[in-house]
Amino acid sequence: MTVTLADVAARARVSPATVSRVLNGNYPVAATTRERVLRAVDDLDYVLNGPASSLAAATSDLVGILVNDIADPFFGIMAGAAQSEIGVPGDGTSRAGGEKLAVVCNTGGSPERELTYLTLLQRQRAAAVVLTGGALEDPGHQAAMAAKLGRLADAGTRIVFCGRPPLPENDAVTAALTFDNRGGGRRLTEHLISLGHRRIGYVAGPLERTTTRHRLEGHRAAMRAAGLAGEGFDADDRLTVHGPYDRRSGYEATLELLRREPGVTAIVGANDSVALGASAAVREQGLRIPEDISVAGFDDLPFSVDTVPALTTVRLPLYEAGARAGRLAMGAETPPPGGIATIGAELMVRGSTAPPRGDRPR
Amino acid sequence: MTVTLADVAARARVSPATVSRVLNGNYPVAATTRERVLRAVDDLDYVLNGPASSLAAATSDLVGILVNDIADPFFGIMAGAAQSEIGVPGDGTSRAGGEKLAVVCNTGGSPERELTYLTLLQRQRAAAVVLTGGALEDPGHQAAMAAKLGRLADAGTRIVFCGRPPLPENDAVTAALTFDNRGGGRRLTEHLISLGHRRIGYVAGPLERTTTRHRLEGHRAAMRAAGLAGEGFDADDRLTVHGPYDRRSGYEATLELLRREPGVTAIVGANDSVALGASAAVREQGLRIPEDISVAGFDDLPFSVDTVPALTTVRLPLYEAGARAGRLAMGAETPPPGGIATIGAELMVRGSTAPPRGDRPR
DNA sequence: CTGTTAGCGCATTCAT
DNA sequence: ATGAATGCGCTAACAG
Repeated sequence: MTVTLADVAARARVSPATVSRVLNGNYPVAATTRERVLRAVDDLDYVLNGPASSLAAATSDLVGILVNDIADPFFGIMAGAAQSEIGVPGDGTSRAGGEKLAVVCNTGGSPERELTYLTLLQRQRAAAVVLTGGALEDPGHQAAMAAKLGRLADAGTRIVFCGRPPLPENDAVTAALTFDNRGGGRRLTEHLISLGHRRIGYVAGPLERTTTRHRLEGHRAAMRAAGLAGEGFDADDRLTVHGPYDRRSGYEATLELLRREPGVTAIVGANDSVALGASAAVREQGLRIPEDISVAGFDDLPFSVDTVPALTTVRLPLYEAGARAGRLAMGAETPPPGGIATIGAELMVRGSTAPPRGDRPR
Repeated sequence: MTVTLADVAARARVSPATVSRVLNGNYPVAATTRERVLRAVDDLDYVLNGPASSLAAATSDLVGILVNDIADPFFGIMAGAAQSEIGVPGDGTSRAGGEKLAVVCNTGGSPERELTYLTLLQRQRAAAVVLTGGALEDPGHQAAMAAKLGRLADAGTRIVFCGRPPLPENDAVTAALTFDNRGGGRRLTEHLISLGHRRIGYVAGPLERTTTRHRLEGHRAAMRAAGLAGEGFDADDRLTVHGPYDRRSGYEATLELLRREPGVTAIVGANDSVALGASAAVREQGLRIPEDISVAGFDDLPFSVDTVPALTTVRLPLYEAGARAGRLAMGAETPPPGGIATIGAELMVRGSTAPPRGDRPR
């Protein structure tokens, strides 16, 4: 029923071994024989049996890309970039083997699903795995991840982080590309402070995520440096609300912040989507942006330049980072020294931030 | 080195077959034996060899989800929904087999990559394939797709369309969920006409895509019904500009439309991102929305409610459609009669559309 | 309910 | 440069 390599061999009047060598192209074969084999492949519409091939070779051409939220362009941009470096040179023909199948897996931010996906990829003997975005800081989960990644690495799977800080003492990871979330967060808040803002609300991401913590730490460092943060934890906490990285969280948290402290003159969102929701809430309260309240985000997603007013934010080179992660996963680029590279974050000042009321230059 | 099923069998003092039965759970096994086997699995950190298993069983647990642009939430939402129905019940343990690996593949809208991905999935003996979003209308590509899908179906792969019209006379497709793009486009333009608009610019998607054509046909049908379209092709064409489904296209096309016909009072974007770019261009020309120009989009992506003013658009139930496609791919839902279901599109009237200047009720 | 047997389709020695 | 033979790790009959 289904055509096998042996069928191709018979039609090309060569041995199965020769067909295999032609398809994998990693062995000298006479040009004329190769032609004959390829014609037989086309004639028979033969498609290599991946499982059989992987079993025999003990490796597969699958590369997994894990993302926390596939509906968020933050991840989509990185995953797309990585995939374009990894997969499918794409002449559509692809009779031969050798192409990698780059494939994205959506964990939804759930640690269990993250581990499960890794197990599934391990089961497939994946050639490489790229983990994007922040990690959960729960010690139990971190230990489980380290163990799982170690086993993957032992089995020959290359492991690359993209936008995720390296695991402590884990040499399983081929390379870790990490964003300067702390520095970006600090510069953003410094910008607001330099405009004259003193009471700044912060809509943070979910608890126990590295991204959340680092961005918040940057914010607080700037506040503290300006003498604007209380000594205790409480003082900081009063103007901080945590929630998911989506517009709704920004919307609701902003209403809450405005209730807690009607005197806030600026709201910082953990990312651009949060900032968008925050903007909606601000306006719904009859306040203008930036005249009454400044709003800022993080990531500089494509839509941010088109909001009204355009959103002040911190730009992360998501596409470049994803592409580099893809090349690292392919072994097409040598890892940075120590396996770790920090990717810079650039402050983008736009129309959504301005000096607070009564504080403007005249 | 690597632990195999035989190792587990030895440790649990049963036969390999029994271990296999425990892991696949599709055969009666004594509870006590099962316990013993599972303990051995845990003790040894055993992970099933996917390729070997797939080879022996002649099926794999891979499900592919093809998207045109992974950075676009339109696809991210559908893919995420499908994935959540398909994969990873996710207790993190997953010692057993049986879980499907739902995996998304980004074609970037390229027909070659679409075919290549299908070949790669065919090579993996994928259990199912979900194709999302509009299709290319090029006859050559359509024929190639029909042939490829036919071969996949023959090999037992279930095929589901989500947001894509069915192929003519192709019974390879298990089910086709298609959006009412034409109806949505028509109702949107009817809304503008009812407000009093007469000169309406249209920023369409890329040529030769079903989605582009259907939405545009809806628009033109409404125009024609109101006696607002010229007889020839030219008249329609003058106020239509084609481009990719992104903000930049919306921005540039709008500048072009404004140049061609300064008297336009409304701009319709092929999707929300295009409409966002169009809004930016309108504002940059010193025009207000909706007082001077109305703007409308399509899809109702999450950000659309937060734009200023909120975007009038057409809502597509992307999550629900994706989830249903996922269930169909799993065989967990019976296909609609004839294998085809049309999913409704709902007009969402918001602040970005209003009567044209000098035409408002007073 | 459990063990035994025989491939699944291919890559890779080793010959030639 | 090509062919023949072996086994990758597992599932699916078939017995018992």
